[in-house]
Amino acid sequence: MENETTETPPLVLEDFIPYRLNKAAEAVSQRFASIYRERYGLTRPEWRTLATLGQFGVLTATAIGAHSSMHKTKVSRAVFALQKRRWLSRKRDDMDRRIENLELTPAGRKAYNELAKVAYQFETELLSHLGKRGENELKAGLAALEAYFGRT
Amino acid sequence: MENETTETPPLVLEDFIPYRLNKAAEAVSQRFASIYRERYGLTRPEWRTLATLGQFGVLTATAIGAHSSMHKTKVSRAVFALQKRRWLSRKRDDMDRRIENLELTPAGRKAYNELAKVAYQFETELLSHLGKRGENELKAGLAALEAYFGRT
DNA sequence: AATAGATCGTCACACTTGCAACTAATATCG
DNA sequence: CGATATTAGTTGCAAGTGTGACGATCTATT
Repeated sequence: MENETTETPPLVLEDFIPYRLNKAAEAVSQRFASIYRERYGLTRPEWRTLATLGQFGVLTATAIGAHSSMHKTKVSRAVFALQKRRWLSRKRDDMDRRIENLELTPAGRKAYNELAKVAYQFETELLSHLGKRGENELKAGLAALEAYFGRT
Repeated sequence: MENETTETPPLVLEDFIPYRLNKAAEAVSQRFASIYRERYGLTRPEWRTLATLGQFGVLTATAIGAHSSMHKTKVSRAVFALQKRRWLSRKRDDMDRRIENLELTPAGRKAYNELAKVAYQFETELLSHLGKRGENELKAGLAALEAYFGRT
């Protein structure tokens, strides 16, 4: 049985997955961003750069961008800002002198350690409100998306 | 048993929910945005405004912003752009002359109907790659997040 | 060894965004 | 009624962003 008319059904945004995904991500991001913004005056690209370096140790700007999906100019500016703060040191590579090896300074690592702890707390708090069931579903749903994008 | 050192464990970004949520949302958004950008030259705020009006019929700019979590200046500019395209008409409210009642023109509705159809196809295609299981988990996970944010 | 092509990071530029201030209109309260 | 506060929507400005071009360096081809 077909509909009488062939009108396109209106799109219901509250049910539309890309829209829901975005709203949820933005809501989470903003709450978390307000923490490192208020506490350290960090921007989002700066936090991401700090976190990526904190996790991996020594990286090039390109590698940071690749891992965290940031445009290279964004990384470049974040690196500059973190260097100005003396949280990060750059060192030309001897083998390939186009490359800069980036690394957190002790001060940078200290800030990173603090923020990493705060990040864990934030995540734990967030997940605790979803219930064990909701948490598992969210993680599984994200994993499914990641698996798809990973092979695309 | 405690760890020997009390070092904060480094944050593993690939496991960090806010980060994963953001990357997934951005990946989905960019793919979808490239469709309406290439096909109509629409920006993201313009598409959101079009979609919200398409779904609800007549709305004020403030209502659009509230529903789609957009800053009022963003809405204001998107409305202006859509009006310039003759996809949208504004009409001062007689009861409250601060308010503008916004509505899609026939041309705007036509574009909306086309885009709504494309949006459904996009969503269907996306979900088909997650498997029925992944789809359900994703939806349930989002619902859990929405329930939490809804009551916050 | 020389040329062409790719890669790394930066910069100038135009565009987008959010904040604060603004105008116009309505609502609230003494 | 009148003063003040609030709301709707726009705009100026400063900050953030991506694009494209660039110099410097490395790689590949001959």
